[in-house]
Amino acid sequence: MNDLRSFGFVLKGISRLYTRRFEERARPLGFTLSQCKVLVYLARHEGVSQARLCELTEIEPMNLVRILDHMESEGWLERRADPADRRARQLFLKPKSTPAVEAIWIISDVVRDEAFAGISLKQARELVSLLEKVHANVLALAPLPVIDSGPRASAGSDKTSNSRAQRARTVVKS
Amino acid sequence: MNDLRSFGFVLKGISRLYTRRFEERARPLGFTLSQCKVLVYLARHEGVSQARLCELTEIEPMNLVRILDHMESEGWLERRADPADRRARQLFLKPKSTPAVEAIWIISDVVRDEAFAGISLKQARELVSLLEKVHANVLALAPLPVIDSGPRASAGSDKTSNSRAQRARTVVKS
DNA sequence: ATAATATAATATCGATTGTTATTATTGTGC
DNA sequence: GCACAATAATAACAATCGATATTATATTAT
Repeated sequence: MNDLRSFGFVLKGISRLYTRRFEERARPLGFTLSQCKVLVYLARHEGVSQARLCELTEIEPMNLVRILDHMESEGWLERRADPADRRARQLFLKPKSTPAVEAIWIISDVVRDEAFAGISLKQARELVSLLEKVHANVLALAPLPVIDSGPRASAGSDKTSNSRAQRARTVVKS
Repeated sequence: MNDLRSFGFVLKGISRLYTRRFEERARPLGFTLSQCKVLVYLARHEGVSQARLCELTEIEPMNLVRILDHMESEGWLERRADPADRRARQLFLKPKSTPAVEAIWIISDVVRDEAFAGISLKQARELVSLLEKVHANVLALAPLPVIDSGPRASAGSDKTSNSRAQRARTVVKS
């Protein structure tokens, strides 16, 4: 109804519906959207570490571990020891994944076509371009320090309690 | 990198980052984005049933129940019996919520300004307008029937096993 | 009026996601 | 070369979300 104010609410709603549709179409493959994302990025960057793949996909490390556990157990990819760093694992797709990645791109196209019905190519490009700008903006935002206002109305001078807040989310370096 | 192909991945990523930022800013209020959405819609439609609020907010019924449980227990709103329908509950905000709703709109504006940095008002309107079109499109999509392909490659003539698939998601009537 | 069906709200369960902590290894300052 | 901080991966736990089932009430068809 209103113009720009409910942008956040709407954005999240679209994302949820879009993801649902994507996963309906990906159901024959048995992948979630996140799994597809991992597969697709991995296809273009084989051999990367999990940490690197986290940066590429913007998936939290713990989240990625679980996705990889699942997909490795089903034989879509494998983790190999990194000879240069014994903490790290190098990620590789198994041959089985090659056609799956193809299929994922096709599904992406189909779902996007459904979602973009009635939108010209020019407008579509404009939309994506603006979203990328928004993406860059929100990505660049430094996390807000957590204000640990206990009960209420103790206007901030609490030097000790915000020590946790300083430990900001790990910043991805270039 | 690529142009339109990764739209779905990017969309979900933006939504997650945007929601995170919103919730960081809403932290002093102690609300999630979903809770804010409920409060805001309720403010404009006091007295509605939960089912109606589900339609308005596009939140699944069970999800809404849980949100309402939580917010009612904290005294933000109340459920009253509907005199005309003993199954239904009418939803009302408590006075305490009035300033909270104001605060939510302010937070919305702040977060949107952060996300829209470097985007002109004209472009912002174009973006929202296109997203609304996408929203309408994905909302209108009928859910795909679930193809219960057991092992593999038994080209469909399985009359019995797809009976569940016919029971499509409840369609919201006008 | 009554049987069958639909609807409103909610419970239950499973999958996913987020948060914080842990372990093993690597890099750094002295 | 050694204490100490940083990093890679993972574990453990809590919160959230989605799908299905359940209960009470209302609506419809006969």
